This record gives sequence, structure tokens and C-alpha cells, in this order.
Amino acid sequence: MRDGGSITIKEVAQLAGVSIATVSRVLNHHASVTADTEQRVREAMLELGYNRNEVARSLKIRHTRTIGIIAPELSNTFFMEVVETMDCILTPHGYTMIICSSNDSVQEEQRKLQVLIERNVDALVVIPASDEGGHFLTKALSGIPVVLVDRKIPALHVDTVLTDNRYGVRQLVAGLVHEGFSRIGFIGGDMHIPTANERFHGFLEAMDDHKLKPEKEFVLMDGAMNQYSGRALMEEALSRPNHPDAFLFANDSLHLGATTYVTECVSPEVRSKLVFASFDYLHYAPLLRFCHYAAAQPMEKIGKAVAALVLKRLEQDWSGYPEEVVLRPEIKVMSANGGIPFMIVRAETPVQ
Amino acid sequence: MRDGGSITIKEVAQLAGVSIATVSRVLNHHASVTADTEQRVREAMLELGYNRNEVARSLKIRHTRTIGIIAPELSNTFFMEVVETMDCILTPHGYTMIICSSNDSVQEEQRKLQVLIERNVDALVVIPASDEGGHFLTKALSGIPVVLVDRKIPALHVDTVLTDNRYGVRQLVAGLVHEGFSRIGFIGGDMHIPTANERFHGFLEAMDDHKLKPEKEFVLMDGAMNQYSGRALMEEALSRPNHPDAFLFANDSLHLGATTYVTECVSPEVRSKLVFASFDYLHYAPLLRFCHYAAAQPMEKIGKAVAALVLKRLEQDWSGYPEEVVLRPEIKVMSANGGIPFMIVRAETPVQ
DNA sequence: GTGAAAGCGCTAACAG
DNA sequence: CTGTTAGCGCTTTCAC
Repeated sequence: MRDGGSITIKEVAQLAGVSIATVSRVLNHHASVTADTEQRVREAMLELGYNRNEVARSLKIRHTRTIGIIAPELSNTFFMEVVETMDCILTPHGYTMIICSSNDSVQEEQRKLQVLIERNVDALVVIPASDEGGHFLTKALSGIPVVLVDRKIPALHVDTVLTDNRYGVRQLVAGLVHEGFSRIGFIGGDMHIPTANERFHGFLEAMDDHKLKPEKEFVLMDGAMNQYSGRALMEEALSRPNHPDAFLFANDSLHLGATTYVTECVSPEVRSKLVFASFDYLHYAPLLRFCHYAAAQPMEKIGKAVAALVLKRLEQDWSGYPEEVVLRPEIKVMSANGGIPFMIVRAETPVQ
Repeated sequence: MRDGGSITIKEVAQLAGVSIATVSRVLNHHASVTADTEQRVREAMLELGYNRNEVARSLKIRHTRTIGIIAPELSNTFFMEVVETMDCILTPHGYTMIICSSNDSVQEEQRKLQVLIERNVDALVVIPASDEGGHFLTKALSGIPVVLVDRKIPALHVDTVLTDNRYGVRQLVAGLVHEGFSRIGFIGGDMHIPTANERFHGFLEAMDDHKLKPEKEFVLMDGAMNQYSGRALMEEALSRPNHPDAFLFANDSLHLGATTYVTECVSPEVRSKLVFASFDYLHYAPLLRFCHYAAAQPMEKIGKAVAALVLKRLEQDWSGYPEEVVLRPEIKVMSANGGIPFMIVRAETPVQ
């Protein structure tokens, strides 16, 4: 906003020879304006290059038509794909998104939350950095829609849309077992990230279903769920004697890191026996050559569900609050890598 | 902004037993407030859970501490990595970013520009959807910093930060030639995308440098520069008789699509002879198994340069305007795939 | 050091 | 159908 430069309704009114109220009326499509007057006003606006000042308007009407988004990372394809879908739906409704990164830190998440509150966002969508979400309990948020995505915060009773992690992991294990594997390694992440936690427990349950025992030395997890830890954990697993050939990864980054490590550093003899399964299926998934089964998160469905929920609450429809939408991942069988189609196991988790 | 719910300085003033002017003073760290008064005000703010209303503030001070960003896609790692770096620098300076997607369409770009103008962004950063940028010439933008990233718009004389595309492509060609290839196919994209254009012309120049002739049937380009076109174009190239073994790709998506196609559909005999070089080097680059050389765009450097430029202009330092920062990509030799280190060819393009 | 008051650009009664 | 006017919450002279 450069000083003094911008045109206001006052100047438009003057040029059109009407009052500012009339200008405001044509701006807001109030019916009660003569076609002729409207014409004059429109011409004046065009001639002056008028642009409505949304911040003045927001101050007056007491909302901003802005949705705040907080995600742990901007450079994460999964998150941004979801956000992109939301954008496609929200934009036609006149909403603009302020997207913030929490940089995977609760502290930064708190700071960004503060910023968004001060900017009077009409609604808030957050992919939490962890299961610690006390800062969302502030009364500054009371009355404004908040929807949690991908990761649940137990203490927060708000609308939530999630992927069915347990279902996904069970299917992946089922695929591996169907191929004949009875020993399966697990490579996961921080138990404070709800998704990591659920995927791990889903793994334990699935193994139990098949009367299989997880082996402690081959259930590896550390704080991060990134490429580097995937690499390191894979190296650690393969360095141990008598390691399994089948591994399950809790997300795409771990999987990617592990695949890179194996491709670059592991002998063809052991490499050729390796079989992977993993959560996530992103655009580069076809290159993950050891992968037989993947649980593709329905990013578009998630985005649509979130947008619908936000819009619904924004219209003051609070029916069913708080809603929990659980979406199933799609199980991909990567036959090009040797995956074998198998019967999807009976679901014990909610449908859709 | 839920109606009536929020606390204003008025209420804080009342509770603290001072005037709203005083509250405003402590909010803005004006020295001329007694420690004692400040204490009382701070306590009142805490007790009431006061949050400053940035929109009211913006209206008064005539700027929003908001930077508008327009990118062609949100789910593009390259763009978002740049934005993420900017965020890290801009946030500590008190700026917030509104990130918009133009969905690769000039029309949508225009619409988002309008939104950002109406929201009074203090500065604008845009990764253009094409070389058509007439809409940025509007006088509503006069006086506010605009910086173009990655793609230049000839008609727009504003600060710009670019990757040295010609340099990158020349190096890639040099690597391939050094390995002994004299026939090199080129797979690129729409000439209206400035990067695609430059990379193509860089290819022609580089071939010329080495006294090599590009072969029309193996210089393939179509509108999109995505995975699907990469796949299709690769298929087309390989279906022609007597195709070259070396191929250069104008970006990562084309490269990824082609690699997928080759991996899945091409016989081991021809596959084993294929050697790729490509612009871009993203996190999954190690999986691109036919790639010997890649030009890694310096995403962090780009982000830093953009942020610095924005900050400089925001401080009303218009020296050197319009600046054009050209950053060199880093040439990666992927020895794990068979790449051979080679002498970087003499640069004829600006350094740094 | 602190308060009173004007006004940023816009919307929405309320009159006419 | 149109104009006048009173704020939205905040900052900022200008007095005291």
C-alpha cells in the first residue's frame, strides 16, 4: 500500500457526481441503483483505475474472507497438493488463503497462529506439527472454524479430516504376507507425530492379525521422518545379521531415503531380494523400484473435504460438530516392480 | 473475525484505567510511557486476552506488512522451496506472505493479482505463468516493489532473479559430449515459458559450440512441461528409427516422465545404452537412474536474493533499479549412474 | 507522560 | 433511488 497513491470511493464519487454511498452500492451490487447511475459510476471507476480497499472493507464488515493455513512445511508435496485443491474450491467463493509454515516446530506454529489471529482470518486450517496443541485452545479462536488435517490432536475437539492410517498399513502388511513374507521390518518416525504413531500401531496390529512377531531390532524409528533418517535407518537395519527382506515405511521420505541408500550402496545379491511397502504415493513413486505396495493418500479428497467443512462452518452450519472425516488411502499394487494383486483385507475401520 | 467477540484497546484502556492512546503507545513500544503505566496496561492485555487487530492497524498506517506471492503451482517443489526460504527471512522482519496459485494460467494470474492489490500487499513476488505480463503494468502497482522470479517478462522492467539457463544447458551438453556423444536429443516445452525458451536456445548454442547438429526429429517440445508430456515425448523419440542414446531434458518433470516410461516399457538392450542429462535436481533426483548430469537450481540462493531485494525496496532503497540477479545452477555429476567428471566449460554468461 | 480528537476507506442504517 | 452520517479499531498529532 503506497502512501496516498490509491484511489478511493470518494474520488470515484466525485468524478461520477454521486455520493460515496452510491459508489459503495454499485460495488456491492445493491439492486437499488439506476442503470444509468451505475453506468456513470462504473465508468468513473474504470477511468481512475479504482481498486476496492479490502482492508478498510474488512474493518467495517468484520470479516476478511481470508482462510489461514498452517502446514509443517511448504516444500512437502502432500501438504501442498491438499492446499492446492482447497484453493481451487475456496477461490471461487471469494476466499483467499494465507499459507504459513510452522517449520515442523510447535513454537513456530504458535507464532504463526498469533499472526493469523491478528489478521482476523475467518477460518483456520492446520496440519499440526505435533500432538501438542494447547495453543489452539485460546479464546481468540472461539467462534471461528478450525479444522485439523492429517494429524489429530486428542485434546482438541474440532473438525478433523484424516487418512485411515491403520487401514493403509494393514493392507500393506497383507500384501507382503500374501507374497509369503513372514518377517517384516518397520521403519518409522517420532511417536509424537500422530500419523507416525498410528502407522506404527497399525503395523503391530496387522502383524498380530497374521500371527507374526515384530522383531525389535528391525523396528526402527527416530525423530525425523525425512530422507536422511530413511537412509540411516535402512543402513542400520541392513547392517544387522539375518535381516528380513521385506520392509514397511511409514512415509515417502523414509522410503525415498532408504531406496537411495540401497540403490547406491547395497550389493546386487542382497538388493535383489529386498521388497518394500510404504505409505504415500507421490508423483515420483514409479521410480521407487523395490516397492511392491503403496498406500496412496487421497490428497484431492482430503482437500475437498476440508474445503467443504470450512465452507459449511463459515455459513454457520454447525451441525455434527465436531466432525471427524476419515478417508481411506488407495492401495497401489506396483506390478512393474513385482507386486502381486491380493484381496483387500476386511476393514475394521470406518468406511469412506 | 467473529462478531463482537474480540477485545479492543478500548476495553484494555478501561481495565487499566488509562486512555486508548496510552494502550496504543505500549503496543508500539513508545518510550514515553511510565514503567508503572506500561505494567498496568500489559496486565490488562493479558487478563483480557487482547490481540491486536492488524486490519484496523493496517488501515491507519497504510501498509499491511504482507507480501503477495503468485506461483504457477503450489505443488511444485522448486517453487515452494524458494518460497520457504523467503519465509524464513521475511517472517523475522514481521512480514506475512499470501501465497496464491495462478494454476499456470495468465488469466488466473490476473485474477490473483487483483486480489492481492485489493488486499494492499506491500510487495509482490511473482513466478510468472508466461512471458505475457501486461497486467503487471497497472498503475495500482506503481510504487510497490515487484520482483519477478525464475522467468523474465521482457516487457516488464522490474527487479528479477533468474537462473542462468544457458549456462546450465551448456554444461550439460558439455558433459554429454565429453563422454563421447555427438548425437543428443532434446526434450523441452512451450516457447512461451521463458525458461523453456532459454534452455532450448542454450541447447542450440551448445551444439553449435561443439560443431554438432541438432536433429529435428529428436528435438521434441510440446505445450506442457509435465510428467505426461515427458512420457509421451520420450516414447515418440524412441519409436523413431536410429534414435540417439543421449537426451537432454528441459526440466525435472519431463525427465521424470521419460525415466518412468523407459523403466517400464523399454527393452533392456536399448535402455542400457540410454544416457540422460537434465535441468533441475530435486530430492528424488538420485532415483533418476539414466541421468549422468543435472543442473541443480540454487533454490535457497534464489529465495535469499528475492527476499533481500524485497526488503531493500521496502526500505525505499531503489538503487540499481531494476536489478537483474542471475544465479548459476550447480552442475551435478551423478557418478553412481555413470556420469564422468568433466571440466566446466568457460562461461560466457555473467558470473554469480 | 498522558488524554482528546481526528480520520484511514469503507458499509449500513436512516432520512429524504 | 440517493445522500448524510456514524462508526469499525487503531495511530497520531496537538494540547495539557
